Amino acid sequence: MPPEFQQRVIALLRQVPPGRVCTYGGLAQLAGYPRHSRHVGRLLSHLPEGVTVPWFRVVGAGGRLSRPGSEHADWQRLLLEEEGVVFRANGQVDLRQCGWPADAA
DNA sequence: GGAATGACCATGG
DNA sequence: ACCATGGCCATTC
Repeated sequence: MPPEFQQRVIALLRQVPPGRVCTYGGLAQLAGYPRHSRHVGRLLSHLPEGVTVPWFRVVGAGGRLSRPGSEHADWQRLLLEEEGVVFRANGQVDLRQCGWPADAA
């Protein structure tokens, strides 16, 4: 992967306003690397030290949380709710309302 | 070089 | 709606 990829993703992530979330695939696509959703996930899981990014604003397709049950999922949900992200009854994010970019759904 | 892995996604049963 | 399968692409063993 070109180092560009990571920078792009991180840059995009920093541009996501509070109260909004984006998807792995969407993020990858915006970064200019469609079908690299897994790499976004991998990148976030191995975040370099020193870089502070709102990783919790990234969710799976359809607003699903990745790896539910794990610590980071709970933590993520709390953080998002605190920012005003609306969770549906099933525990998924309402992308139509909180998705970013607005048309990502 | 080949097999296994991953904070994924879409489709089919 | 849930589970299983296939596809995806780079990294790691």
